[in-house]
Amino acid sequence: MSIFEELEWRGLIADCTDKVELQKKLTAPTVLYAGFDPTADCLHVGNLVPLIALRRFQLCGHHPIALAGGATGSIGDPSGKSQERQLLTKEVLDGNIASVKEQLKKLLDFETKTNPARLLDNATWTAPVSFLDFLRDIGKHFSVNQMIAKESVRARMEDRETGISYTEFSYMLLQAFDFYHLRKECNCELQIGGSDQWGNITAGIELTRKKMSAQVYGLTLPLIMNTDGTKFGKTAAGAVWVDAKKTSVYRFYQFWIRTDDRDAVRYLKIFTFLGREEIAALEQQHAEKPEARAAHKALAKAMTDLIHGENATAEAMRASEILFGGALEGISETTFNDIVGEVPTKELARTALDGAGTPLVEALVLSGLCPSKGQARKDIEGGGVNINNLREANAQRHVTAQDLLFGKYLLLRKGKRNYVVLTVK
RNA sequence: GGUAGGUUACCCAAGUGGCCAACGGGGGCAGACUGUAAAUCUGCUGGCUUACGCCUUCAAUGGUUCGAAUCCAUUACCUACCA
Repeated sequence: MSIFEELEWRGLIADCTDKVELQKKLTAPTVLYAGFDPTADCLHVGNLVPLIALRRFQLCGHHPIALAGGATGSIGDPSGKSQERQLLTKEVLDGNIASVKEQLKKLLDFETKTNPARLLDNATWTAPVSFLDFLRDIGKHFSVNQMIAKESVRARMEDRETGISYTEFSYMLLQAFDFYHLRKECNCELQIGGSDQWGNITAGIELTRKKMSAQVYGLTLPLIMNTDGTKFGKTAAGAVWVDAKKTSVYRFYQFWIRTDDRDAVRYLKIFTFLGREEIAALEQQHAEKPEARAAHKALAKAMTDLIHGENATAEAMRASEILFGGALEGISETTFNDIVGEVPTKELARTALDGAGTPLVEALVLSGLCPSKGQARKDIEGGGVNINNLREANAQRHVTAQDLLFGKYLLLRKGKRNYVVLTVK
């Protein structure tokens, strides 16, 4: 199966230029790139798709380039807060690129001899160009008439409330310049990106053709949406990051486990490297016995393996089994210790448990499970709070030393899946 | 620069002197049912309080009034029309 057919099967092709020619081009190793904005020092699951797609190309023998938008990122989206943008100094951007590179190493192979991945920063070739030169050499090739016809621009121009700034209007020129530059310097012939990038990609294709009479190609990936219409990758706690310091391995694993039934198989295709047969088998199991959630588990395991490694995944799985497996009775301290490392943990002074102890409501606020005592009380009265996996409906309840597991842990839960361990110091 | 209109909780949005911590919808959280699902139903959704109740909120500041989200003045921001 060719890379193109594989992407098609996985539902990863939203649009592409000259399908026939592109497929022909991809029969031989090709250099391709995808860009990302280094606006944060960390990747989240939302911007994983193009990078995983790069990996798929790499596995098929192509040469991937991950392009950090050191230049484009510094311009960014002007509708955001101006302070925010100024804070993204060169140092910050460089720092972000450096830390993101570490994360990219998990996705792309930078070491292989045949077709190593590369990480480039468009600031290196954009920053030295003077405004005047840019206008003469690049701007000259763009027709404003065509630019305002692009969907991204037109939408903003029709939205009179927001409008579009000159800076943002120019964004596509910078991205087009990247593509042209990469074609010239690295013989890069394909750009992939999210479907919102279509206009920017075609701008680059046209610029390359005009400047060097070279044909390059574009391919866009669909914007991933949950079936229920919500944005993929967002939870109540915010984005799901690939850095374990920002999103614990357990939470990362849980994020995938909790995928909507209707999305599970689709996400297996989009995100994992599982083959056609494996996914077909999982799809069948999922259809026959959805409550077993075989597809969810495979998805969660594959993704956690990919990002955090198998050992960490095993621990997250063990913690999940314990927490959702039922009663804590008969659990060994060693096993429980596994959980402690996975779920959020807060410390509690031992003296707070002396005598009458601490009101449960306070413990809930301290743990971060409830935003206020009032809310904590309502949650308890609503039956949403468990101590050591046993429901506690009494809002007057105090927690004391007697509630401790193994003399030092207190397992609090709000709702079905929000756990916090309080550790006594 | 002129004129008119607007700014209410996470978002949308009612409220035009006391019955307003503020209708309704969305979102969110929790419960029942389940499979850590979907759909459905129920409760909650400013803070403190066991409770009676108290406190802080309707862009900001000052004022009128026994009493202000509501009236007046000033300021800031947004929108529309005009220049």
